[in-house]
Amino acid sequence: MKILVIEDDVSISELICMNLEAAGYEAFPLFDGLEAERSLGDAVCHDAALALVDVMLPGKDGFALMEDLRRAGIPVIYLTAKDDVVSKVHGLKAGAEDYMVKPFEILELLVRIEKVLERTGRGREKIQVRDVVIDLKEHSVTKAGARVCLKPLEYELLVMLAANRNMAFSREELLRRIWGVDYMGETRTVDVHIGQLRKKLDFHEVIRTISKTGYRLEDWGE
Amino acid sequence: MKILVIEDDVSISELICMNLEAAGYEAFPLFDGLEAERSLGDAVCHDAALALVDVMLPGKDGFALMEDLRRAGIPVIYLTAKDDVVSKVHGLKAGAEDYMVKPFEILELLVRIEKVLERTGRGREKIQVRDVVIDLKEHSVTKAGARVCLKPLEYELLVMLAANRNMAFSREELLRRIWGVDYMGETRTVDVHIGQLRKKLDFHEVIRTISKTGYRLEDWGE
DNA sequence: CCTCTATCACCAAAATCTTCATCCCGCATC
DNA sequence: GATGCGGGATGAAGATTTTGGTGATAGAGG
Repeated sequence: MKILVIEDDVSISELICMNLEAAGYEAFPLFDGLEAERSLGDAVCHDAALALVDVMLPGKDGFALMEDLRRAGIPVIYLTAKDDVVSKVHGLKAGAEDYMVKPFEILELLVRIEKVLERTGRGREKIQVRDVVIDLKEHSVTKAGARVCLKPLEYELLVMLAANRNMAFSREELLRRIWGVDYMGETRTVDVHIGQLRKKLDFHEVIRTISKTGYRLEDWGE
Repeated sequence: MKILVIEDDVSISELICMNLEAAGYEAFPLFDGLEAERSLGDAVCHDAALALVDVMLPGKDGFALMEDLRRAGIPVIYLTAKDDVVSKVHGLKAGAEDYMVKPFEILELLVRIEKVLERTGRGREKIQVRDVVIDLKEHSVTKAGARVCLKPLEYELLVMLAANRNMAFSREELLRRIWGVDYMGETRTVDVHIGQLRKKLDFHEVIRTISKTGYRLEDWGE
């Protein structure tokens, strides 16, 4: 899964690329508009799944690049320091999929990337953990080939944990990211759904509880 | 990991820089707004991970600098003597990541810095001491590649000591920072958990006892 | 109105924490 | 060199907190 990072600021570019790679993508940095324009013809760039584009670019600015990217069929997320509505509207009107204002949270960027990839049908279609396969397109889960019936929240929870395997989540974090930022309820609710997941998928060992903290889906001993 | 310190009061600036460096960051002091504005163009400043900015600055005030810092993609923590709500709201609205009122405790500043770096994806996600690796995202600890199972308090304690290596902590300090400010209990309790850490990680030599005082995690001879 | 889902309350079970008693070490004194 | 002392280390038991499982209830959606 290739992602173009069209950003002239080397340190920001590196920061993004590093994080993209950590998240399992292949990052492809380009540092100015003209270079990007030329590279889009190459096979290496042409099959990119997404482009992160700085609006302020030397050579050819981000908005001008839109045309080329559209022709290549690559969806765009703009990165910019301008948070004024004018740029935002301009960008989205021009066909960008999303818009992020610097300095941004990397996790938020990753989430938005996932969303865009999903929306444009380029997302990872399947996530596998042990003998469990999550098909994001079909919205279905199978264990050892057999269909497992998960309720909506259970499914969300599983995807969240499986997409960030080995990463620890606090109950609050899970509530915030699955239930919504302003959810006001017991954190113990998470326990119940974790319990369901463990039972349905036989993940008693796979989803590890971190006492006083939260949960983590482990995938070492595969 | 570079941190800009934009603060006109030389003694405060030095105090902060000294502590940042002791904590393993590279501190970069700047003493007025215009100097900061100019320097942001330089490569040295441009790849900073964070900026600590005094609101009251000669040349160009902290709020005005926000725009430049944002363009550079550098997150900001404001330092200020004003604790009035107006400034605080103004600052956070302008996009600051956090806000500290002088006089502040250095340790608190360090904690907040860690948080911001973490949040914006610039944080070190791993801390290494000898053959022990602490992965903050995974909330896991490995020694020579093998997983070590730590209880919550042990983990907290280890992170605290490892993040501030070579720094001595009194038992009271540790109780306050890990157990909570209002903890009422024996200071000897700390001993027990230190003991567990030493045993589990074979840190008998690494975590040194400072008689009549407390403990320190040493890591000189690496 | 019925069905399915999410949430919460409750208790048992597990894990974790604190305290205490004891042991050990280094040091100063005799 | 023996003895007493201040501090620190260690092990274990009891206290406390946290988690897991289940069923009742509320609420959404058809």
